[in-house]
Amino acid sequence: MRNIPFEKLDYIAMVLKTISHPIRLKVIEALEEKEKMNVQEISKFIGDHVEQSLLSHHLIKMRDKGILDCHKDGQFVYYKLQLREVLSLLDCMEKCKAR
Amino acid sequence: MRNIPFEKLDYIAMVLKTISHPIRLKVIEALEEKEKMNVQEISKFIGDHVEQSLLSHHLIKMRDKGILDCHKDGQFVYYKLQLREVLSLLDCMEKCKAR
DNA sequence: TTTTCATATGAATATATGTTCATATATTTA
DNA sequence: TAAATATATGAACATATATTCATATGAAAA
Repeated sequence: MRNIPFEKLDYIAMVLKTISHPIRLKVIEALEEKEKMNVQEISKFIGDHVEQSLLSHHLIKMRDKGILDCHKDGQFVYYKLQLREVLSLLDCMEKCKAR
Repeated sequence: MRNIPFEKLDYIAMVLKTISHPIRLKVIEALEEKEKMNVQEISKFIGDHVEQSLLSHHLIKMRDKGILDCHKDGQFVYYKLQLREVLSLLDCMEKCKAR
């Protein structure tokens, strides 16, 4: 019996909601590969078919929600995973038989 | 290196999105406790402060997305977990230190 | 010191989502 | 057969989200 307190349920729901988008999941995959990546590297990783500003919006949302962290280095902005627990979510779901 | 195919990313995103709501997470908790529960039992479990039709909408959405399954027995409708993998998602997130 | 590059911002829009309400349907009980 | 119970449905609404576009900012290079 878990009985997860409501506050924690809210937090879990927020995290799940924040990452539940294919582009964002791909970003997480990218940052598992390589600890820090700048936006262009991420863009290249996910396949370069994603509009510059769209990727930016996604990254910033994930950063605002504490999933990612970033710092500027010269002209580049490097992102990294902040909430590394999301990787185990991927583990779970990857194994998932359904579909 | 995972390199999860795009189709699977879409599916994972869909599942995460479908459960990323505190009420829905609570429903999942309920159905871990007891394999089959009718709507009233679920309602009681999650605390009875949730509008009848609101809970119904949530249940049906989760059923439509393959997270839950249900069957009618007389006047009651019993729901159960269909995609049991969501429990391991809860495992992951419950341990999560952040917040 | 102008141009180019990397990234962010913000408005506009379309679409999706959560919630409430009133009502429908099916089943059981009186 | 009428009333009560369990659940679903669907419209209406408010809010959130994803996407695109045009533009801004700041750093580097020419």
